[in-house]
Amino acid sequence: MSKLVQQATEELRAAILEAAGRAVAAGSLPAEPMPAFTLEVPADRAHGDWAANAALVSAKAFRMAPRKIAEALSAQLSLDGTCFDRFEIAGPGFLNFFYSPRFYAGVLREIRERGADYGRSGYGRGKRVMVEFVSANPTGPMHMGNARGGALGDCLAAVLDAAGYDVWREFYVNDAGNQIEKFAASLEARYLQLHLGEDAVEFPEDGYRGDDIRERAAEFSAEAGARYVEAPAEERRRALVAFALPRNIAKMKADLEKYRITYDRWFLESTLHEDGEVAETVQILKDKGLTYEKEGALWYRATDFGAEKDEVLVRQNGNPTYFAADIAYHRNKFQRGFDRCIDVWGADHHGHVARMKNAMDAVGLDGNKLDIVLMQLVRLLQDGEPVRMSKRTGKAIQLADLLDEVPVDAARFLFNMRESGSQMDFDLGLAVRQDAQNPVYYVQYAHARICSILKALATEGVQPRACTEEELMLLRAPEEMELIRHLSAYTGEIVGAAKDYDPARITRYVITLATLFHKFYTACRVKGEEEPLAAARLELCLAAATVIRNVLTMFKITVPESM
RNA sequence: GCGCCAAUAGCUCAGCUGGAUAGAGCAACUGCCUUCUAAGCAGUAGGCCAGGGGUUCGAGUCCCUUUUGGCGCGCCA
Repeated sequence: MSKLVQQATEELRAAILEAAGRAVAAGSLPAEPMPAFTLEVPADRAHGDWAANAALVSAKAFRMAPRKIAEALSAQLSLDGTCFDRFEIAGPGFLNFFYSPRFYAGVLREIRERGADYGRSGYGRGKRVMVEFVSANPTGPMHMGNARGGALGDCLAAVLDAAGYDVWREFYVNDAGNQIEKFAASLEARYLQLHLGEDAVEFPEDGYRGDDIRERAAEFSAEAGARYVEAPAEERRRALVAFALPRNIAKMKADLEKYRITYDRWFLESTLHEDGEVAETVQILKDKGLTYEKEGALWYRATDFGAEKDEVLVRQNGNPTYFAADIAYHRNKFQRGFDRCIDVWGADHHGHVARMKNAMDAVGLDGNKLDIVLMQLVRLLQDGEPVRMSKRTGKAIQLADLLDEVPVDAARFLFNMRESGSQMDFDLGLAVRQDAQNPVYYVQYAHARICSILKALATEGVQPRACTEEELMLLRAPEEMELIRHLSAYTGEIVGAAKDYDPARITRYVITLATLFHKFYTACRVKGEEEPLAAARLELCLAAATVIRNVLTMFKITVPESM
């Protein structure tokens, strides 16, 4: 919460507890401790700015009707020196509190003073948090699911940063293991087909059939010619992978940068194998007696931790599984000193969540410090028809295609409107539209309108100035007060979004902010009003612009001054 | 079969740790620009919160159950 809102709620809580104490002393309430009560923002404006359910939750302990308790409290309640100027008893026994005009003025002053920092807080106490997201397989291009995961992960990281965490963004590159073998075999087949003819070489059953594989093979061929046709398969595959993998990774970096996502680190899975961390991790589990051999493979006793079945760590062929490498990777993360690690995964990996957390406990770390944000996969629609996304069919719409068609502002905003757990349809036809349908324009338009007011006033020689508290207290219109109240909630919204790992909340917050500004704009004029009121309204406009700008900047969306 | 996630207006979705009369945007209909950008605002209409039980002062929210969707249950990642 903003300092002011936090102060306000603390004052309220203290005032209610003091009143309870006095009521006990006066004999109007029994000498029982008051149960924990909550302060909440009522849905209905008429119910005040904050409501306390103290009387309701105390009914049982006090053996009194809630309404009676509320009356006993209200007789002793003093709001002197708080941000509130009145309260009332309502409904079944709620205590409803109303902000004083001084509070509204204080909000605007706080925004003016903190500017670009308004909304940021120390909630996270500087704890180090890693957000690992996208982490797409480097065997092919990124798809629509990565577009959602990218917006979600990047904006989640931004929200955590604003909430006072020390945030690290990481991309885990699966440049080892089975899928790289498949990648190699697919490239090899395409390469040989180029030189020996399509029919002469059979394509692997489970190979990657995307056009990108053909392109990479052709690029390789252009550089290396037919030199590898006769080479040993092992050598040929190694050369193909060494050629194609870095290019794929570079392409992913470029696409993500276009999407305005950059990482603190691209972590290569292969390094875990090369420096022995995977082997070391397997050894730890062995030493703890959590493994056994069966049918030539090494198994991990996941059932000891409540899992349905055990898992293979090392295959019959001696290669560690993805699971073994992933345990090593997460162990590596925690050893780098992160207080908390957040993984953004597609919901199809949900079966892996409990396994992974338990495995952390198994290797002697705290699985509770690992949080997985599951994201429902995006269903892509084209003219109402589902489009199958698959690397194997090669017919998927890729992230790069999306970014060619849809403005980055719109993509980042749209993919961040729904909470991660909800399924999402993305209609390509709709996404490509750049009109009023798109909420990002609605928000940007609010900002552009404010800039327009500033320009119009500047031509008359009027500049914004810092208003006094008395001047700001002239803002008494409902539209003005609604807007200010919403501005005051921004810091708390960020903390809430950080707690819930739900950056979409902030997207919705800023849409509401734009709505409230547009309402204010329609109801109240700035230009042409008497000096003190015009100045106060101008300060309100600046405050709204500041918060819109802070949100959009945080989410890496452009903030136009005119549209 | 077992498990995870979901089900709220015609459509897409909000509804924060249980709170007061369930909200918004599209779509439909009606109004509002000689005055700071109409990419806007105001209004009308639209609901058995999937069904049924339970918990309590109070349930869209928590528990059980049924139904319907999405996904998972590989020596794939």
